Amino acid sequence: MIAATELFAQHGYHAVGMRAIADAVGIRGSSLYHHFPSKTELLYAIAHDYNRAFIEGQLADLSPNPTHAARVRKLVYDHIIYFHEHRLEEAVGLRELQELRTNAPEHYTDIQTYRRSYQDAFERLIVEGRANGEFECDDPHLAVLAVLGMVNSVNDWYRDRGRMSIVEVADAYADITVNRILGAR
Amino acid sequence: MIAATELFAQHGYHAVGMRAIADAVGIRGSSLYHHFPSKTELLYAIAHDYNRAFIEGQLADLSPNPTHAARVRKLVYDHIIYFHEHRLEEAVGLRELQELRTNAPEHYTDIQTYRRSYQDAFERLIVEGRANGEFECDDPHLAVLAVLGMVNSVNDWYRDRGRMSIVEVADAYADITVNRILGAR
DNA sequence: GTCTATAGAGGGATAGAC
DNA sequence: GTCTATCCCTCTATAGAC
Repeated sequence: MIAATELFAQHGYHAVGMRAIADAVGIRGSSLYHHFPSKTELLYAIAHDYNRAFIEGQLADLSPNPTHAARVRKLVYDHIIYFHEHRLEEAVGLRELQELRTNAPEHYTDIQTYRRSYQDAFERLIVEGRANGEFECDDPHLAVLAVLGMVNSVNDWYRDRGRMSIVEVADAYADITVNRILGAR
Repeated sequence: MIAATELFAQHGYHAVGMRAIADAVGIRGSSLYHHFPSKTELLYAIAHDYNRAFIEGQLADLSPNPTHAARVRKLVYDHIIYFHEHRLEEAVGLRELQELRTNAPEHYTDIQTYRRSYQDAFERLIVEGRANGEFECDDPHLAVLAVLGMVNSVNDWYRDRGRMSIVEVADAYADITVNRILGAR
């Protein structure tokens, strides 16, 4: 499954055949069907496991962080670090969702439910922080979408040999989110 | 080429065969090779034309806008509107770049040059605006990446039947960019 | 500019032996 | 759990007639 993730991430789902995946693990193509009933189910296994692990991690107890600003900061920071560490799974789990939508709608909605629960939790945090006066922000729903678009795009441009470390990027984006977009006082 | 754009956008480059494209225009698969030497070149034609048109439009004379804040605002606003109006081309021109990178590196760098020139022009605008005291922003380079990630993601979630019109979204995002992320005074 | 016909490779998936 | 063998289909691309 790790081999398939790498190949899908690099070349795209449709560009990679079952034989190529099998070659990467040193078995024959037909042997793969002992582990996964179809290529679509293999994709689903990758996308599901990844999204589940990420979102359950992110939605774990945030209460150790005293303020809503600290909670949002941690969410954004961890989000960027996790996405970086799991670049390949993320590339597959996000980019190939359209494939599941077409060929396995029930699996698609399953994964969308995870992602939606994350977005909703994030939005509640902003709504509450605004209510208690921590944030100053016109539209929490739009703010969440703006922040998620921003953090999700890091993997598209970040390179390990660049000017900043991923930790510096995560810190800076957490700053922008809390102090700028959410207008923390 | 319009038919191919639609199909690529909907199903992905590799999921669409030359026969499917030909069917959509009412000819035979082989006849397509009279217009394009290969499937890769067809993809390149779509991606190139789209990126060129978008970026040349965006980099056109911004001087009618008196301040740097007004120029950035117009850039973000027009970006979102254009992306929305050309959703399909954008989905192909952005998502299938990896395909060109693998199978036609010279075409890939060609398109990256366009995109890079846009990003650089955007960054210069922020650097100048910061120098003349309009903006207050720690890291212009990171700010551009944050803004582009934010605006590029609108097509992923925006739906015509949603709460806001695309014009309202473009306005709100231009606000967030100029007043929040760039800290316009 | 479109057609028919076809080459040559590779796609996903199954049957049944070991 | 992996193998060989194989089915049937689709893929990109070319040749050459009209």
